[in-house]
Amino acid sequence: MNTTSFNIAAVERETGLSKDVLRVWERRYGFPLPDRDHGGERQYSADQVDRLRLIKRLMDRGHRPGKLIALPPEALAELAPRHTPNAAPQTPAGDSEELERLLDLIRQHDAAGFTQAMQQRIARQGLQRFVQDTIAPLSWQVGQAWEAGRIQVFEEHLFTELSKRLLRQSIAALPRGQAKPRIILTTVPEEQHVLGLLMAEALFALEGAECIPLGSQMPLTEIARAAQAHAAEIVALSFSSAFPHRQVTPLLQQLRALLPADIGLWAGGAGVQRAAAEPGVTLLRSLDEALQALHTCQQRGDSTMTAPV
Amino acid sequence: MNTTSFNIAAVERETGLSKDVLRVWERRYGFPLPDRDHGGERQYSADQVDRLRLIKRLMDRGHRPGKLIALPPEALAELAPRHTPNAAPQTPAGDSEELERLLDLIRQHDAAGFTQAMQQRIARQGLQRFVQDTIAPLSWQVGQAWEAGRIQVFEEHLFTELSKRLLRQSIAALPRGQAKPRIILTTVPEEQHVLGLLMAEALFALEGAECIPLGSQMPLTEIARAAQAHAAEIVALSFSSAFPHRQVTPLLQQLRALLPADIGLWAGGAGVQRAAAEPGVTLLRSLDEALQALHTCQQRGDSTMTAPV
DNA sequence: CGGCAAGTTTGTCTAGGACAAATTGCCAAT
DNA sequence: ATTGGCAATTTGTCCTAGACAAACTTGCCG
Repeated sequence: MNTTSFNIAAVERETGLSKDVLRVWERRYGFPLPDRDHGGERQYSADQVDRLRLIKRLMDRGHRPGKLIALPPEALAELAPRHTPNAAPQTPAGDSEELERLLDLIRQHDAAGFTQAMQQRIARQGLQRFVQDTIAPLSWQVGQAWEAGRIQVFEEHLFTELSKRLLRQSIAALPRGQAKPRIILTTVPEEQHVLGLLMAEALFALEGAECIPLGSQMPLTEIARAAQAHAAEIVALSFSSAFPHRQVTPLLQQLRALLPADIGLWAGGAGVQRAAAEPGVTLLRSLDEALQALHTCQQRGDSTMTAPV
Repeated sequence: MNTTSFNIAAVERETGLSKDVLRVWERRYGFPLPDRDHGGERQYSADQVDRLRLIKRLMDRGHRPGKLIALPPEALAELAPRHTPNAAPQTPAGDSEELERLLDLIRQHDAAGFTQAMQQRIARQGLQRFVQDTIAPLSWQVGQAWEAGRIQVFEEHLFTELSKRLLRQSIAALPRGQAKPRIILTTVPEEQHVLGLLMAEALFALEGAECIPLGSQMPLTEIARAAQAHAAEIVALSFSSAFPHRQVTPLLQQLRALLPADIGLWAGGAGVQRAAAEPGVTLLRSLDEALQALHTCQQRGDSTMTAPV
């Protein structure tokens, strides 16, 4: 087919594994062992990149690199449906077959059909149930399929992009919330996944909260500035499962230190499932918890609540 | 105010300057010279981070780090309105005052007012002129203001997010294009700016092309797979001015090598202004050129055209 | 079976050296 | 006075190899 090779920066781009990690793995585990070009620089093969991508997928799922690398290549594919730590698979009524049909549309690359089918579901279910019973389980299934290698990366991108458009459209159609609290929604740098944030925004907006969407990848200092400039009561962040979980806690601590004490800090998404509770930070481990936190906040008229465990 | 300090990873996040660059600058220029913590690790002050952010801004504008670092801090602020290499400032009719009023709404953090005023302009101008005469010059002005430090980063994020929503809404309202060509729109990893891509998508969709939006940050190998799976005739990429321009050419060459020869590769955005022409890659240095390329492609029924200079 | 201590795994940081690509400066020729 | 080409400088990225702390496992004891 194609015998292009990748330099270390390209591999970092393709797999999400940092250059430091690639070099230290080579030193420790002897894999990957790339060729060297004339100047002594690493040249990775497409095979190595594929295997690294798979390993990264499984690591996001909770596996450890030392074990994975020791495993023979064939065994890797088998590992996919491993323990699902605590993320409840979400059980919508009995229409998991219809969700499967929606996924099939994505697998057939039928963007128009998918969008149309989803729009029908919005009309039928209403926005809240659409978010909780359609988008959430669907994106969970896509994540599963992706980790198992049963779906291509670009198919996942198509699903995400189309779903984001549907959600944004629905949010735009809502009357603009004027009620409290005022919530800033964004993600930290390195975190580009925004679908979870949009789900939260839809739910919050439905409850009348004033949502200020600031896009993704905001430097922490800018988040703090934005919170003060907009006189927000809450800063809501989202972390995906692909986000390096080691960084979540220090990031939240650092942002907490930058924010005035009377501004609440909420963090949700698959990336905080494994995170430990901290003072001043409300962890939202599910959309239900997010709604619950909002209600509590609205009733108290007070944003500096602690996590409801 | 706040005496938080930043480790080298945090500075990379906040400024976009890589760890390697931060270390080599310290060695070469003696700036920044951060404190060290107990373990000997760099701890940057907020002042240093601010100065680095400013330097990065000016570098994206074409200045060179060696000169900038030598300059006294006060002189830096003066440099902003430097030569504007070749990006024509775009001269919409005489309504630059009204554009200024729109920007003021952003500066006052009035999201609702901004969205409403923009929606009026869409209704008044129609989508094509809205893209070319409103969004394009506005985002150019925002970029200018950002580089000059006359606008906060979070204000720029708000503008971008609201504009993206408006564009996506307008695109969704268009009849779905069934005509040729079929165009995949995306960005490479590290490039998260998507507004330019949406502008192009709006224009292409208006001409009846079938646009397949795949979101941002697609690994190159996935772009190639997507192009084949969707039987696309064109792959359109966008590069912002913040994208490291050294990487643009090798990236385009690598993707060109991964793509079948009969699939056209178009690259646009401020990031390609300084790029050199290459065989097999069509550089779109303006929205007009993009439209022109589309027309040529539609007339020929052939996508493998070379750049019209 | 729970909890704590010791051991292992893992990512990120450090230092300074090297090199190639991009840019600039200089000089000659049109 | 501008253009072309060559040399010098600037600049980002890659290299090796060592170190350490946080996170995770394991094993032991109650």
